Amino acid sequence: MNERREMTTRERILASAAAIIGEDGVTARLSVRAVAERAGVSTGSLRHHFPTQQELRDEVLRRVFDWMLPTSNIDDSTVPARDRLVACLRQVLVMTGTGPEARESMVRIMDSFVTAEQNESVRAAYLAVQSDSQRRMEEWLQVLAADVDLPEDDIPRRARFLGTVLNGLAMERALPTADSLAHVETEALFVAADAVLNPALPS
Amino acid sequence: MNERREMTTRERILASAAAIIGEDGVTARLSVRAVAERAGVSTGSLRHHFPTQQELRDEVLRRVFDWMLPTSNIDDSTVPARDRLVACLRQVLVMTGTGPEARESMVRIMDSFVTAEQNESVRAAYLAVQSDSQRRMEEWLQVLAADVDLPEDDIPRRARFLGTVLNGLAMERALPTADSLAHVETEALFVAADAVLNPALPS
DNA sequence: ACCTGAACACCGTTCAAGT
DNA sequence: ACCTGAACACCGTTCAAGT
Repeated sequence: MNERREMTTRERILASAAAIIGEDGVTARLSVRAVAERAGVSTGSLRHHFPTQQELRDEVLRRVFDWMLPTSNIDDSTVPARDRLVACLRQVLVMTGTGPEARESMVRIMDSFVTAEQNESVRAAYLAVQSDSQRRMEEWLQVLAADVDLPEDDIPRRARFLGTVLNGLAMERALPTADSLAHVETEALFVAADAVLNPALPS
Repeated sequence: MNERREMTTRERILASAAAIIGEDGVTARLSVRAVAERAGVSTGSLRHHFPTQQELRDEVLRRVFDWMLPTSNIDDSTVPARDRLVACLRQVLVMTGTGPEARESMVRIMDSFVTAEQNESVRAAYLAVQSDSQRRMEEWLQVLAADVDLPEDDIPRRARFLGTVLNGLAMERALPTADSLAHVETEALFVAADAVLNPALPS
């Protein structure tokens, strides 16, 4: 709505792209001509603001993620445990960014820990990060255990699993994506949260 | 090699498509005209055998995967469903290898899909691989649904989640590791399998 | 600097026409 | 049934030209 007045051309283009996604759903094609026509600008002008179509997609995606940013409070027992956990996990993912930023994050991780010579110091560096995030997730589960009645001694295993899921999602943020990444990611986080918060999960 | 003689048109088309992938790598574009020209047939003839380009890509990919992955016995109902699923997931992981081999796999994926210029063809190539493995996992869950009573319409979501977990595990194979990666990995696979095979998993 | 719109080189699909 | 090739409706990108 009101994509034409009192906005810069750039914003009008972004608003139109977002509107198309909003209407046609996540499978929207987001073609140059469709976006340009809707924004009331020429294809050339669109290209001037977004040199490639990918850059337009990245920016739209970045805003969508920013828009659904969480204010996570693990202690707030007025919201369901799974929602609190998902919010916390999402905040971890915020650090990896989206689009080009996510790819840079991943390349940096690769350079530091995979391509680099596998000596004791890089190993130690990675394990420090790893065990820190592991500890943090265990703390979250500990807090939630009050509401959900988790078996205490299974918390490390469940936290470890969450770490694996987050690694998978970070990787998928760097890889090429169907435009439905935000949706897919949210679903994965909820499936993981439900799995991990299920008291009856077999061991 | 010998794509022109003693083969049906259909096989010649598939061979040409496979040859293009073999030469240009998985990011090859596989356009109608390129495949048709190489196979020595018209675009119309190609369409006659493969009504859509997607069907051609799917068939080529299916053969490639079948060739490099023996199917484990998902049908063997004498073993528990979760064990069968874990066995299948493990077979996917076999492809990424371990140790230096796993690091090379990951670097190759990064080069092809993350570091590479993000254009339509690398995106399409990744999505083709992605959707093929997605389809494969949906098939597994479909088979297991007979024993575990899964809600049919939730299978895609669950399969997608398994994909994310496998991505996370593949990444962890490349990263430095604490001690028994095998142990941690097995636990993650079972948690994922139990989550996904739980009929009561909230949606 | 910002914008236009034609032009270019692609793409997948359709279809009347041949054998 | 199998095959041809032109035609159609797209796509993303480039660029000389305007303001």
